[in-house]
Amino acid sequence: MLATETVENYLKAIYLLQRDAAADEASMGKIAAALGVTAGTATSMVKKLVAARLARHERFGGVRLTTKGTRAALDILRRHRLVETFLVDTLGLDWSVVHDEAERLEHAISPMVLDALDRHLGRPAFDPHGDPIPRADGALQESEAMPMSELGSGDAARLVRVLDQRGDSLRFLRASGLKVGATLRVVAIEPGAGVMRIRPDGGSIVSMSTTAAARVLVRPTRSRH
Amino acid sequence: MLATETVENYLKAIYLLQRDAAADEASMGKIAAALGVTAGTATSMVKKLVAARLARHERFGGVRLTTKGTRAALDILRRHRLVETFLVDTLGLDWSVVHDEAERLEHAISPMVLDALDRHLGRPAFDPHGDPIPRADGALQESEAMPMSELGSGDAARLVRVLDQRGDSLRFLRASGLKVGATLRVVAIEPGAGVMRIRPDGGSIVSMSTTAAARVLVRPTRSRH
DNA sequence: CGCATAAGTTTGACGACTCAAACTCTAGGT
DNA sequence: ACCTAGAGTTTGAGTCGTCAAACTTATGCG
Ligand SMILES: [Mn+2]
Ligand SMILES: [Mn+2]
Ligand SMILES: [Mn+2]
Ligand SMILES: [Mn+2]
Repeated sequence: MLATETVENYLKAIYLLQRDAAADEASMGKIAAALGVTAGTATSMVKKLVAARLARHERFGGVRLTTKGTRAALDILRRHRLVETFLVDTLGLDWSVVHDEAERLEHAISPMVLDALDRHLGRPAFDPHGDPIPRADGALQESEAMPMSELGSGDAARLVRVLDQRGDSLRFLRASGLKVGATLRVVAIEPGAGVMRIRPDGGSIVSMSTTAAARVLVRPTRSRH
Repeated sequence: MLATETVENYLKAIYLLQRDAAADEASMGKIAAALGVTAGTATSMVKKLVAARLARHERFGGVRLTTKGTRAALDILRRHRLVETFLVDTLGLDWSVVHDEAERLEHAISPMVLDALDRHLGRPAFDPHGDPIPRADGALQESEAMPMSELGSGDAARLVRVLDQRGDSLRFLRASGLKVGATLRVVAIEPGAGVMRIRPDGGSIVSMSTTAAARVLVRPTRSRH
C-alpha cells in the first residue's frame, strides 16, 4: 500500500535473511543477492528504508528491521503465503511453481481481497510448504518440528515443512509422495554414504542425502513397529 | 508480460475509448483523462506505443491501436474480466468494488494462473457486469441486447449487461435486485418525467431515469401478461 | 475571413530504481 | 602489527513515467 513494490520486496527479503542469520541481521551482500541487484543498489535502497524508519543500519554494518519494518514484512509474508495457498488449494497449481507467481501477486492484493481469500481458504495457518502464515495482527506461530535427518532407522514421522523450496527439490519431493501432511518411515540410514532411505506411506522407498533430509522438517509419530 | 504495467493500462484504455468512439479512434485528451495523467504525459506515452508498433497516431490526430496493440489489449481485458469474475463468484465480493481490485491484479496474472483461473471458473463467457470475456485466442462475442429504456410498458426482459459501472450505480442496481441474469418487467413509463418504473422478479418496484435505464442492457423475454 | 480558445505537443525537470566503476573500510592471516 | 582480499559505499549516469509550463495547431464563432 504505502510502500512501493520494490520496498515490499526489500522488506520481505531482509526479514527472511535476518531470521536465518546467526547475528539476527542481514548483510548487504545477501540482500543484494536475494533481490538480484548490485550491492550499490542495495546500499542506496537500505538508506531509503532507514529514512522511512523501516530499518536500522550503520555504515559497513548489518541491516536490521525496526518494529515498523518487521510489521510491514509480516504483512507481505502473509499476503505471499495466502496467495501460495490459494494457488495450490483452489487453483490446483503445483507447489513448485507457486512461489514465483505469489512473488508478483503479493503486491496487488488489497486488505479486502486478502481477507476474502483468507475466509475462502478457511483461515489456514500454514502454506503449501508448511511455512506458517502470519495472522492479520502479525502473530506467527512456528510449528514444532525437527529435521528429518535426525530421525533414527525405523522411526515414523509426519512431514510438516519443507525448507528447500527450489523447484527441482519440490518436484522431487512431490514425485516421491513426500508432501506436507504425509506420514513416512525411515527404512535405513547409511552414514558412510550420507544417505537415508525413506518410505512414504503408500509410496515406494526413496533415497535422500542427509543434507537434503535436514531441510525437510518432520514431527515424529507414535512409532508402533 | 513484455509490456510494462503502464503500457498495459494505456492499451486497455485506448481499446475501450476507441470502441466507444464514433470515429473508431481515441482522442489524446480522453486517454489522458482515463489514465489520470496530464495530456503531455499521454502524448509521450503514445509516442512510445507507436514506436513499439502497438498504435498509430499522427500529430494532432486520434490514436488507433494496431492489430498487435488490439491483441494485447484484448489479452489484458481477458485478465481483467476473469479476475473480476473470480472476485465475485469465488470470493463473494460485491460487483461494485471488483473493478478497482482487478485494475491492479490484471498485471500480475501469468498465463498459467490465468488458465487455471479460467478452468476453475468454468470458462465463463461474461464477467459480473455482463461484459464479454475475450477468449484466449482474442475472440470476443458481444451478447445480443437492447437498452432497457427501449422497452415498452408491460414488457418483460432479462438483464444481461450493465454499462455504467460507477460504484454508486452498481450499488443502486444490486440493492434494487437488478443484477445480471435477473428477470424484470416494466410497470410504467412516465415520458414527461423521463422516468421508468421497473419491477425485478421477486423484488419491489424501483424508479429509474430513462438515461440510467439506457445504460442497462436487457433481452426481452416471452411476455406472457 | 479571422482569430480566440480548446486541444495537443514540446521542453525541462524530477523521483524512483537501477548499474558500472571508482573508491573506502574491515577483518583475518601471516 | 600489517596488508590485502572481500565487503560495502559513493558517484555519475541512464531509463521509465510523470508534471508544469511554454508553445503550436486546428477550428468554430462572430
Ligand atoms: Mn514480490
Ligand atoms: Mn511458501
Ligand atoms: Mn490496470
Ligand atoms: Mn467488468
